Amino acid sequence: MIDPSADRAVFRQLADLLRSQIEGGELAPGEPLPSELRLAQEHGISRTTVRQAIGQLRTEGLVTVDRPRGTFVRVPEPVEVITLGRGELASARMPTDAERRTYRLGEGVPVIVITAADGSTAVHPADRVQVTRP
Amino acid sequence: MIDPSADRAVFRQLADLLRSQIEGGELAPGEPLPSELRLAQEHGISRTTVRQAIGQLRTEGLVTVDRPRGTFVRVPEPVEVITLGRGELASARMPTDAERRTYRLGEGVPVIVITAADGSTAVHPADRVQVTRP
DNA sequence: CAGCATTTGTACGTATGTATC
DNA sequence: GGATACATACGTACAAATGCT
Repeated sequence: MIDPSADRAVFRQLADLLRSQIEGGELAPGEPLPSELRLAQEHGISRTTVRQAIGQLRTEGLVTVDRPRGTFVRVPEPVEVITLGRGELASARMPTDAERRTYRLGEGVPVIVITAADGSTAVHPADRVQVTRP
Repeated sequence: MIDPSADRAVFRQLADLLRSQIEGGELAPGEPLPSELRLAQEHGISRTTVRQAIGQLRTEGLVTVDRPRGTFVRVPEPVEVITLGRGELASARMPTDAERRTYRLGEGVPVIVITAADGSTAVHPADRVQVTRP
C-alpha cells in the first residue's frame, strides 16, 4: 500500500511497487502497465504523481512508452558480443537527446563507447551490445 | 531564444540551450546553473517546465543537484581501468533506485556489470570505471 | 541563538495537444 | 466521430535543508 505519510515519497513508493511487480514477473516483458489514469484512481493519487513514478522507471530502462498506446514492460533485445581490439577501451554513459534519436535508443538505455588507440570512437546501444576480450 | 510555437517542446529547447552552454564551456564543471526560479523568469516559462529541462540534463548525467544548494555542472571523476578476465563479459545498464543509493551513484550514471564465466557478477559505476583487455 | 531568504522536492489541480483505436 | 492515453505547460501550495543576518 501507498502511505502518503511515509518518509519515502509517494511517487517513489509507486515506482517501487511497479518495479517489484516487473521483477517478480507479475508484469511480464511486453505487457502494458495500467494507464496513468487508472493508476492514479487505484491508488488515490494524482496523475502528475503517477507520471513521476513512471518517469523513474523510464530512466531505469524498465519500461518503454509507446504513445499513445500505453506504457509497456521493456522486452530484452537480442545481444551482440563485441570483442575488444588491441588498445581499445570501453566506457559507458547516458546518451544525449540527439544521440538517442540518432541511434534510436529507448529511454534509460546507456551507450557503450569504444575508444581506439588512435582516439577514434564507436558508439553502441548498451541494450544490444556486450563486450568481451579475445 | 525559446519559441513556444516551435515544433520542439519548450523544455527540450531549454535543455538544448543549457547543454550547449555546458559543452561550450560557458558553464564549466562545478559551476552552478541559475536557479529554477531565475531560469523560469529569464525565459518567461513556468518553474515546472524548467524542472523538466533540468530533469533531462540529470538523466543525461550532465548536471548534479545538491539540494538545496543548487544544480551544478558535473565534475568528471578520476577513472580506473579494469582488465577483463578470461571468459568475462561487460555490459552496461541504468541502476535501480536502490543500486543508486548502494553504490552512491549520481543520477544519469550507468553501471558496468562484469559477468564471470561462472555467472557471478560485479557492478561498477560507469563514471569511474573503464574496461580494457589484457 | 532565532529568524529569514533561497533553493530544490513533492503533490495537487487544470487545460490543451496529438496520436491511436 | 468519439474514446482513450500519453505529452506539454501552466498554476498553486507546502516541505525540507542550507546559509546568512
